[in-house]
Amino acid sequence: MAQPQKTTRRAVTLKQVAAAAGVHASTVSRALNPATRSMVAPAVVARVMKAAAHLSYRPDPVAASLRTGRSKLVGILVPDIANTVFAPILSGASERLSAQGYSVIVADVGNDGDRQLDLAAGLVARRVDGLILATVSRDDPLAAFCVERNLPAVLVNRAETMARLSAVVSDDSFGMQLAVDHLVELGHRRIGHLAGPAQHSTGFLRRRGFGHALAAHGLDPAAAPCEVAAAYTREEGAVAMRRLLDAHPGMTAIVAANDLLALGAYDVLRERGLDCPRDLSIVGHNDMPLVDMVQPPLTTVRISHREMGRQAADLLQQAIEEEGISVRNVVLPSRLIVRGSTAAPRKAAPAEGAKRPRKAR
Amino acid sequence: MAQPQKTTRRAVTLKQVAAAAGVHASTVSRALNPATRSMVAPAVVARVMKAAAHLSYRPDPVAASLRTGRSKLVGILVPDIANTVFAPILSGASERLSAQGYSVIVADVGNDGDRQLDLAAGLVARRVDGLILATVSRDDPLAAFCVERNLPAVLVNRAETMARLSAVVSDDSFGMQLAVDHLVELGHRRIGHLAGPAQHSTGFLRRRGFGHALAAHGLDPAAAPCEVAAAYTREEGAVAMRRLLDAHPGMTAIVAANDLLALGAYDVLRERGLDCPRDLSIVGHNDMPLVDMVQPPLTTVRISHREMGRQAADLLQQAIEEEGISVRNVVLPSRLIVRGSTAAPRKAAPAEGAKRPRKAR
DNA sequence: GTGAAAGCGCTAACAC
DNA sequence: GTGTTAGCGCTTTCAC
Repeated sequence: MAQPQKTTRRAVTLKQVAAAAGVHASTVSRALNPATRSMVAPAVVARVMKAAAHLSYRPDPVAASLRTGRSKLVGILVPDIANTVFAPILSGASERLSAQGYSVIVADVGNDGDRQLDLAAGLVARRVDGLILATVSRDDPLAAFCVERNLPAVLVNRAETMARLSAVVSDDSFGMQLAVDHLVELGHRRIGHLAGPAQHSTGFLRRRGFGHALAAHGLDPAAAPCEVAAAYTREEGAVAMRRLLDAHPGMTAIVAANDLLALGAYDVLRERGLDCPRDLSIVGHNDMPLVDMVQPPLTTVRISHREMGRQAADLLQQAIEEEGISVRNVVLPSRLIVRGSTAAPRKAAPAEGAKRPRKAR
Repeated sequence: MAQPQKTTRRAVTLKQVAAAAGVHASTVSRALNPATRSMVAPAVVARVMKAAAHLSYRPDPVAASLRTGRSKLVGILVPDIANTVFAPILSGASERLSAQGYSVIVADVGNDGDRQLDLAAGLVARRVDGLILATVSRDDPLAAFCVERNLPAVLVNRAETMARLSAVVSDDSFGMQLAVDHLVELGHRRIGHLAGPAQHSTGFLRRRGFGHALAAHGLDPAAAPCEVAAAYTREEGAVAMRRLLDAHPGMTAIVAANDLLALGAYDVLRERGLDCPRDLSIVGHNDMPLVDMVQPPLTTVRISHREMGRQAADLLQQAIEEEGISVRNVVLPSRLIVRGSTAAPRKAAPAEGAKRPRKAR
């Protein structure tokens, strides 16, 4: 067995660089920090830099953190890393953050509020400079936690109702409008909604947006078929879809609050021998990877999650580095991607939607 | 501008707990650390614990880290967080690690070797206790980096050729055997391989496994159609697939080195008006989410990436906590999931390349 | 079994 | 401009 030789720890300290450059440690610290460099004579700066490079000195962020209280560390809380929605958010955020010298601690915190709070507290103990939250419900203890301790934080993907923190979200209402406009244009009148959980802003706002969009076409939102899925999963989507179909056999189209729910709806259609889009048109939301390959290819509202992550990172950086930044809300536009899951309703559509379906665009 | 009121930092220190309990700070430290608790009189321990709980004391990991050199921090390097293969690995690993009190820093490091090394060095500066590497090529500088500084590290998903570090991988060879057995059993003889990049162990070993599997059925590996994709992407899969199809019109089935490549193959089939599985059977590898929903549903070799992550985490924890652990290799079994992309070859299969080549591009 | 003291590597008042 | 000094909050010898 190998010698239990301890991990070789980094050895070069400020002091050693100081000795090599013939100055005091504090001078080295000043010379190496861009913000304080101007306090030091240019000649000395040069000498110090050379010595540091020569010894391949690397500053110790832990020691610096202990001293300053800052850490160049940012925490990102997601409910589920493996969910294809959060991965690009993470990716976009960490791309930006690491370009700015921040490291990212990812916490896969699930949906349990206490656990979330716990992990957040852990990150704070680690002295993260700020938090990006992809987890919050419309009224979230985690948001309150950050507000209370005045910890820089920005919400991404989901917002909370009272806007105490900056957030980057997509335009849920607009997205639903795109979806409904598309279906109405195809000739649909009996349009149902497979809604997301109401405690998330996305579920809530998309449902409301759906109603508004219907009303804009003179359709009655109150009468529209709607079932709420218990979670944003294919399985729960299927469960809600069965209810929806049982209660409203006359529907010719549905708008799902996200792609996973739409795929759950696919499962139910298959299980009942129904054909999409012949018997029922379906619109999703998110444009996750691979939904262009399912059968039929899913018509959906595209959101750039990676861009959301990037913007959230930028907002957070500002919140960290500039004091007293005000709350800001960034709303990203979405757009409709028309594929094969939507078509004109079958001719045989009786009474209700008498209008002749137009040829799709 | 708002009052530049600083973030409320945690206030309760060891000293304060000590004062509250009427003992010295060092005693509190000993009482609170399970490893040293036995040095303190039980009564005192109780008193200290009570005081700590009462003040809701939280130890400062940064200070502890500075003092001890350890951090309860683990770095995970992935080439692409958004890739559906790595997300579950991450998820499984962080599940285990956080259960053991470790926090996870995820670095999305891309494929650039220098950048990888740089970020790894940054993590080491942050005093991570160990690294999980999902990035390595078969001969990787990153692996060398860890070995050199004797930094606990385990490889996941991909292994390096000289096994200097522990690794958790799936049984690539066995997986290919499952795929080939299945196709041969269906009656295929002219089976091609859409290979992954040879610098990754997966690409290399699956290709070799493919050859062995062929040989086991009396087929000549050297004569088998094979094209290597430049990367594990749908696009590169398509590129390689076009070459494969052009060069070997007589094939009746292909085994792809992973699902993304298989989906690229789907794209090419569609573009050429070919039908899967009627004209060509396709087998993937990984069983990514949603490949059961594409058309046709993909027959593939299932790997539990989440489990890989979990086991890598366990191995790493051992490497960190027990000195002189030897290199260990965990090979996870895979299994074939038969879906709709494989079927018996068409009866009419004529000699070599007699089949009418369809419109090539 | 407990207290005293030193110090991890750095930064920021404060001197000069 | 640069050196001196004093910690950040913790752990760990070393005394007793």
